[in-house]
Amino acid sequence: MIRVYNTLTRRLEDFETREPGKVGMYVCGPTVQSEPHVGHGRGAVAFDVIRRYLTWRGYEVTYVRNITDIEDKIIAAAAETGESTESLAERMGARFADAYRGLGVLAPDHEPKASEHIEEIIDLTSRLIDRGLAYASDGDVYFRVSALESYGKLSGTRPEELRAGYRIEVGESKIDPLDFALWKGAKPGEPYWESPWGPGRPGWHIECSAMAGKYLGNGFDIHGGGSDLIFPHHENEIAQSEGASGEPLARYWLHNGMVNLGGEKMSKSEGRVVDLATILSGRGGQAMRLLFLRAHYRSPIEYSSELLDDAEEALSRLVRFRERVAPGEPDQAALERFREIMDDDFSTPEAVSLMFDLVREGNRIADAGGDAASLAGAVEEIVAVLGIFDALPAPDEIPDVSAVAERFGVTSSGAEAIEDLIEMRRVARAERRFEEADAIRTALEGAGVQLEDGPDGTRWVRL
RNA sequence: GGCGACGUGGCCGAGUGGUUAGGCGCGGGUCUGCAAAACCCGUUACACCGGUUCGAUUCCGGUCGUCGCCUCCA
Repeated sequence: MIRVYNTLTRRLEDFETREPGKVGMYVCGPTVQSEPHVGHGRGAVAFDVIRRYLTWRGYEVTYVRNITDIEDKIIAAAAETGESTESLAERMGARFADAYRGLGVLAPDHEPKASEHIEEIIDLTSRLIDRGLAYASDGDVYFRVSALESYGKLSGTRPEELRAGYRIEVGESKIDPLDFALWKGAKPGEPYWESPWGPGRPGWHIECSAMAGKYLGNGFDIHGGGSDLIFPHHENEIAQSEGASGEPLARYWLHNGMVNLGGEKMSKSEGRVVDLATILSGRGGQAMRLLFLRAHYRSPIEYSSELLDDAEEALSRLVRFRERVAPGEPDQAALERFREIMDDDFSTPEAVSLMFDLVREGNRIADAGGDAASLAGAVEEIVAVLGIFDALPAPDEIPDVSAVAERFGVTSSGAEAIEDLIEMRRVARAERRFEEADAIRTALEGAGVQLEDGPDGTRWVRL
């Protein structure tokens, strides 16, 4: 039995799906206003692993991740660069797609865009007005928070407490400061769609309610997102969807922890971000993905270049083991253990721990000349569920060894020069001229090439 | 101020009422001509103060500290 932590109840609960064997999953995707950063990657990887695991457990998973491509922030950002909101959203959407691919995040089954669901949004808004849960005012439409008794159930906030100190934006025509916009009337120069309330655009939260409803219906299984979305975004989503349908929106609410930089949340608005593109192009996505997986998805994690170095070293152990031992039929006891671990709220840190236990045991057996194929098989299966090697590998630039080649009179260049130097060293060793052999090796190390002598000859790796 | 999370060994980071997390780093060893890789051993901790208990890092209470949400945010 899978157990998941549900933000709604703040407890671990048995995972029972709406329909046997099927999982409907909606994860809040990004507002495509600026470059994706490490925090976006963390969330995407967290839910990607959950999806992969549920699939591995035999569920038929329908995975929906939206793109919010029309929103105040996008309008503001587009105004700054002088491009249209469509152009900016498309450009940033592509950047997100690249980042997800680099991290090995599988494509969702549906990736709906807010701008392509205006009709559904208008329908939902109309329904809320009909039910007395929303009102039009001056070209805007607001959700009437006071009309929904259950408001606050996800975030554990009480409306009367929220009202104190709440601020109303200039130009808003709310009745209650807690009311939030379902539809915003367009100001001059802003992009708009026609609606029963005049030209305008959707509010921030409504698109998720509309699209989740369209692709997954009521009471689907998992709704995910970053913990910073619990309030107000998810609270408002619940208000909209449940207000309109009278049924629960989702059964389990899962939230990933934030990524910290220097102890504090990585945040665009604070200017404290590390762009994913920089990391992916420079160091690949595999170590980054492993770094995410080493902590539980709900815990906050720290990001730093040093921690990524650390993860790269760990990754290297794994890579070497996979190169060393060919996988066979997976060890069933190991997979059973993996299942127990992941059933417990997707405890990837323990899964990673198990994986390295298997690597060590496999190496031990291989050192002794035994057959570690079943352990390698288990590692392979775990690695696939964790998706580590679906992420981009580190770029394999060939270190520049021209100075070393010149010193030892090798005329070739690039990888060939390294091979020639290795051959030169092999001859020297065979003739027991160890000083010369070691000189070649030391020189190569200085150029970033590590030599490893094995039973099948010498291989090299980047330092 | 309200709500919530958390304080673990040099660093990151799991977990448990009494018995080895794991990774990285560091020290020693095996192997090797010497290295590297791999393996073995060591570095062995749970913020502080009370309480419950035969026994608490693990449960309860308090103190201190850190962080998140309450405004856009994965």
